[in-house]
Amino acid sequence: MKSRKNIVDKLRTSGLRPTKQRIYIANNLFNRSSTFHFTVYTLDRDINKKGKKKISLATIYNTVEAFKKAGHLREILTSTTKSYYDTNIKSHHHFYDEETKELTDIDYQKVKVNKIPNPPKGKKIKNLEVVISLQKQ
Amino acid sequence: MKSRKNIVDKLRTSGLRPTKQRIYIANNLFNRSSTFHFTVYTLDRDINKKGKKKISLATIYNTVEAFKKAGHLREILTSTTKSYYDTNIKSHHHFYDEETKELTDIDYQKVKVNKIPNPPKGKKIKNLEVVISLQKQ
DNA sequence: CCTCAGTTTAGAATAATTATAAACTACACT
DNA sequence: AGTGTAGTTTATAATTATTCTAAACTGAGG
Repeated sequence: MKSRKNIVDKLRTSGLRPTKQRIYIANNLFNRSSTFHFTVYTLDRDINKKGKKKISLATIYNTVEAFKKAGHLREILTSTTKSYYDTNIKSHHHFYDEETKELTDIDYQKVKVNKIPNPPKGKKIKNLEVVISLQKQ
Repeated sequence: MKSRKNIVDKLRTSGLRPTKQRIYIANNLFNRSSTFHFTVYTLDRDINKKGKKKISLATIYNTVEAFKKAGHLREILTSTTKSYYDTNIKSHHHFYDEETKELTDIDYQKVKVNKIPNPPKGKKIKNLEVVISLQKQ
């Protein structure tokens, strides 16, 4: 369980002013026992559920984008039309269930890529991600 | 160069009625010397360029979806909000240039994945795709 | 406690896709 | 060849996800 101070420091050291909204969202995202996946839709639903203080949708978009830029979130590759994010920023891989559209983390050690090509001139590799698509047996 | 008959057969054997529009689009997509990537936007631009017969956007969406279901196209994983398709349906991998948002094929032999996890119960692996994201050096 | 750049907000705008329902057409059956 | 019909196309509306705008608000330094 991270203290409020931890969260505020995390924001500050990323050059993000620790506003009420950012602290609340960061708390929701990063104060969990395990990493998880979300979309802006699910995050909004979660944060603005009945009886809770309202954070505008635009702010949720802004904040997710800011956290992504700061490296606290990673955007996941999918073939859907909406953006999925992952609070697990360590290099890892995913199962994508085409039936349920669910993403599950795959342990990094359970996949081994032992040969990769050189990047094109002037470019460097930022990330390598393996996505294993699943279908009903 | 595939003949019109080839294209018509390809459609028929996939259970797709060979309409004028489908033949025209199939010709545009599959009658090429190399496989390529496209979005509905680029395909529409290409097909409906000035002086050409018009095929409605809805039909382009329908047709791409039908070709995808029939296994003639593959949807590519990205972190963008629009769908990218690939006429190369053999298992292969991609570079994704985050700067230019360009996708490039990676030769299948240039990537070796030599350890993959078992799929969850009741599911089987449909596809494995490696995406290598690039950034400026 | 004032100032102001950075942030939030509601709502409008845009972009990508899907739905609707009327018109059209390929093709099976005569 | 002519006809009925299910499958297809089309323009347009609707929906969904995201980005933009510009006015109001606020955290942090002086």
